[in-house]
Amino acid sequence: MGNGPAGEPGLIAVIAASLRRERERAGISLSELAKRAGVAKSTLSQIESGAGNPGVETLWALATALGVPFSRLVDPPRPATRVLRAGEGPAAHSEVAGYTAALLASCPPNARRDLYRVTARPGEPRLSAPHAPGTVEHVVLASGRALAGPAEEPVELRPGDYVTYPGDVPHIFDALAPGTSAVFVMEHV
Amino acid sequence: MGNGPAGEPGLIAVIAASLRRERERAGISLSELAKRAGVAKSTLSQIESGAGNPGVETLWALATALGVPFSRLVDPPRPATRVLRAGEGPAAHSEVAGYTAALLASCPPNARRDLYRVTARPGEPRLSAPHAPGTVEHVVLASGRALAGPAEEPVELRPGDYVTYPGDVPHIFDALAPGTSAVFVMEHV
DNA sequence: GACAGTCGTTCGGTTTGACGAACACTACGG
DNA sequence: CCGTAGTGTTCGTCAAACCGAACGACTGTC
Repeated sequence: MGNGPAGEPGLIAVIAASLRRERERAGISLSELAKRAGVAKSTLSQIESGAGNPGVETLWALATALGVPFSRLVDPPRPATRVLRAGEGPAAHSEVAGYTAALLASCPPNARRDLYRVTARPGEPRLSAPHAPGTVEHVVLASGRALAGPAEEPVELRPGDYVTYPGDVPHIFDALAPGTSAVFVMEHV
Repeated sequence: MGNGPAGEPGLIAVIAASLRRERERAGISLSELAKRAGVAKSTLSQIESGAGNPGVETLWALATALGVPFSRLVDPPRPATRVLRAGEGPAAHSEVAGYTAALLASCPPNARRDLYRVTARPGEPRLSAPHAPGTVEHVVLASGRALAGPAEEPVELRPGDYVTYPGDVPHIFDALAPGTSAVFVMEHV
């Protein structure tokens, strides 16, 4: 097991810690959580003490009973402050005829979302092919005017407008005014 | 098991489908994936056929061997198109002396992030108390000028600028010009 | 056509996770 | 002082996850 990067803190230990932390944050007892999740409290006790390799259904039951997503139990995050000026675009700079997409925050290993800043000139509608199923896109128009959304039924946006739509269908972003810019959030959840 | 909403498609079935889909998307055979992940191919075969309740370590090994996050295997999302006009603010409308925060996309059960649109007037710096550990905030300035980031070392933003910082420390958003607006992404990952 | 290679599935055996019951411990009342 | 209700722990049993090996099907090569 463990073909991940060296120096792993141990998957089971992480789950154990996360589980206990989330449970205490929810303010419920071990017995109570066990009852709500429908698992034996002995099982829960062992998991929280870092023993063994629980089954997914067990963990799933615990996660949903706690009201937290699955991933919350398996990976603890550690971010830092980062600034990106309007001109800069460190990675995945996509430029196609007046259309610029700068990747602001790529998927930090286990968070399935990308954050883009997009600027576009009018007259060059950008049609994107469908992404993988389960992808969601969010758009907030910062300035200008644009037509965005599913190619079948796009929506006209004005500054401050917001639209979200499934990313697994063809979708469009068409600037209607000069100086159009938007913020994209693309979730692969 | 299954205290979730009625009409579940079955957790195991979801995992089975996701696993097979991801594997085929990666273009590798069952045997190959089994070897890479260090699990018996018989085990993998059974999991993909929807039998039983695999252990987390097994699934983790498979997920990392596939290069996908854990959550990608357990929850298939199903979104819809939604529009929110600049004036509207359907929920969690926070208004404090010229500071307006409209919740655009709240955490859809299993995605740990909130999407806000924020407008602010100068002279009313907004200081936020630390959130839960593991929280990250992203800010993209849409218009105006603002001072944002950790209270200890805020950053001056101009339109299009982007900054991200940990949300578990005190942080600030101070508009420096009239008509300042920004897009907030707050992750609880 | 026989062989080697790969595919994915199925079959016993060992390991181990999940369960229920009993356990020690603490706190609150009668 | 003892009963009751709560906490989280440990023990013994049973079911099942995981493994290795053997299997049939299918492909290409000499």
